[in-house]
Amino acid sequence: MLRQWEQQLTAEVGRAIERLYGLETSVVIMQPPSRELGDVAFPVAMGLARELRRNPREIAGEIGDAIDRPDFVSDVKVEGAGYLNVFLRRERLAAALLEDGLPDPPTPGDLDRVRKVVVEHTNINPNKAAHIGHLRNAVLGDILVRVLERVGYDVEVQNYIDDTGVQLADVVVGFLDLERRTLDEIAALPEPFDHHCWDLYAEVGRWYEEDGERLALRRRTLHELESGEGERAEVGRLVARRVVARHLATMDRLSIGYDLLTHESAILTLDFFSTAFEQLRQRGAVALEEEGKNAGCWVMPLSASDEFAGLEDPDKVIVRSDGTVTYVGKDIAYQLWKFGLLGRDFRYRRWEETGVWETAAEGEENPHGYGGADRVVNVIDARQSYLQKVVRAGLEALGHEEAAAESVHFAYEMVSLSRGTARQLGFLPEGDDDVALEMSGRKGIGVKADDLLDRLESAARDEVSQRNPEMPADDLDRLARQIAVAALRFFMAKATTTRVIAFDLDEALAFEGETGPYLQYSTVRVRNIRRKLEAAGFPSDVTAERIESLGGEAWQDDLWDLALAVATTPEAVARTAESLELSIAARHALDLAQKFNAIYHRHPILQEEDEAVRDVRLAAARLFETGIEYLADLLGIPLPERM
RNA sequence: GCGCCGGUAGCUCAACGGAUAGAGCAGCAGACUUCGGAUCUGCCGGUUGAGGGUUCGAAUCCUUCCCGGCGCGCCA
Repeated sequence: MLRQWEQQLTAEVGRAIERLYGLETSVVIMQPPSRELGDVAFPVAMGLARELRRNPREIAGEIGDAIDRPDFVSDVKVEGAGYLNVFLRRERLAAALLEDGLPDPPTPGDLDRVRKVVVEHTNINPNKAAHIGHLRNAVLGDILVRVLERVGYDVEVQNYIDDTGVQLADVVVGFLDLERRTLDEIAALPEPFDHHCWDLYAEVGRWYEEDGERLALRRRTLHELESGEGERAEVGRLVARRVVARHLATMDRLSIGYDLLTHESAILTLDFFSTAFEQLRQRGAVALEEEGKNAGCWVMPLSASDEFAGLEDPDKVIVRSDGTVTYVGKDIAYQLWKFGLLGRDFRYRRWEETGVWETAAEGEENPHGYGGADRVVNVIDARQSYLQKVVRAGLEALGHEEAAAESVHFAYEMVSLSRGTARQLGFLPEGDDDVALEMSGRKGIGVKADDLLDRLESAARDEVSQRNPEMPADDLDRLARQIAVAALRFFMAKATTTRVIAFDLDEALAFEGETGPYLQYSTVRVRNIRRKLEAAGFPSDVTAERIESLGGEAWQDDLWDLALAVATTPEAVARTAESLELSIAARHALDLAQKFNAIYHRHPILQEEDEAVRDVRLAAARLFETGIEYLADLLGIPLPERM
């Protein structure tokens, strides 16, 4: 509704300008800073002033007089330096929103061309517990998936498991050579298995440092992992299995799930790489280096592309001189498969314990049409931009220009630990080292995802039980979980993706201000009001007819401001999807909640005796509920009935 | 050296090229007979890193610098 109105007004203004001055102008539409000034603003007169050599306010006035005023407009005014401001019929928009709810967000312009989008996220090495950096990845990835689905794409979520990599090899070495455990003993280790691995991984790092000779064990293990044969490979499979199961459980606490787990081991076993490599070789995109420092390697020259200008070494090694394949090589093959361009497919099986489908060397043929994307979005931290560029260059070299163009790197910045938190957890010695501390799985520095969630839940439980001493334990637990999820998800979502987060425990555990629980609390308030109305025998809802009949005057500026903000929610979601800046949606939700909370104090409903006033206030509250539900669903934030 | 990201209130961060640069936290002062104080109201706090340019209009675009983070492996 609002969108149509805005489009109609924009067209009217454009036509008026053409009639008056014979000029074709692109008409920019925006929102005035406050409702007193209007609901929709056109700053077009300022631009015309120079061309027409006239006062912008005069021009704006002429345009205002010249436009055909649609019936949803209540007034048109010139404000400020020459803004043409339009006031809408408040009761009309409010009634429409009450009647129909919020519309779907406008669909993206490329939806005819791009239907299926594969989103890859989480991608945690299966050798240790997930930490908060991984949580940023998974939460952003999950919200991205929800947003893309909401605007109309067909989205498939993949979680890549590097089960043949160095990191896993190191933990295998830790179990077999450092702790000297047998396969059965490892299998019998109690949960949380991934937490045990967390410490072991750090320990192995130190153990290598004590004696460099021990690195030979890593090489040997890595080799066995890649070949898939021998005791080390078997231990590797067990460890990866158990750790991934734990990661899935951790993510499940946040309602984050996956359509498909893709295993690197399957990529190796099923010759994905050699297939891709053969294509690269035939296109002349890779060449065997005869001399120089890359002698004996197959390299992909990158010097042709401007993107790589200025590199010290404009070539990327794809196959090492010992014949093993680098990460990029495998990733090019995987990316080709995602687009359905490889000419090969995985086999698939369902992992019964978790219910998730995964790739495998043996199993069913593609049961759900996995892969074959029109666009691929890889949620990977910004440090890997260069690698992602190389993957794109690989697709280009194979002549897949469109796939290269549709290969999107969703780059977010890393999470470090704030000074205070690093010191609090004993990672920073006393002193005024005033830099935030980078997390390091290798050194065991970081905050485990589970530990953070536990702390959040326990803090939430304390808070809730204090307020609701009579609440049964089951309800208490469920609520604490919901609050913890909201706190964490909002914390990750509100930050601009291109900013480094200095994670601070106290800040994350705070439930006041710009937080997920704040959103929940404001929603609970509306729901309480409705419950109380019902208990008092009043209707807990208002009809659109009633609101329309009360007229626009009934909507005071602050009530109306909230209603208008709710009405712009679908556009905010569309902007979120288009820009891939997820904080837009999070901040819009916050904006709604802040507006509602302010109104809550100024405009009581239950005690209000004037029925008309009460109904408008109730309508505003209902609209807020509509808007916050719309956004909470996208952010994955549960909205409890009480808290 | 080259590339990417950041520099805005004491701290953490917002602001589609537009109106008086806004929030949260911290600090201070308050909120009736309270739809639940996880809230709200007010105060304090700014040369938007610096200079030049483009524009009717710049935190935002261009440019030259300065500072910080991260990349530029036969690691992933």
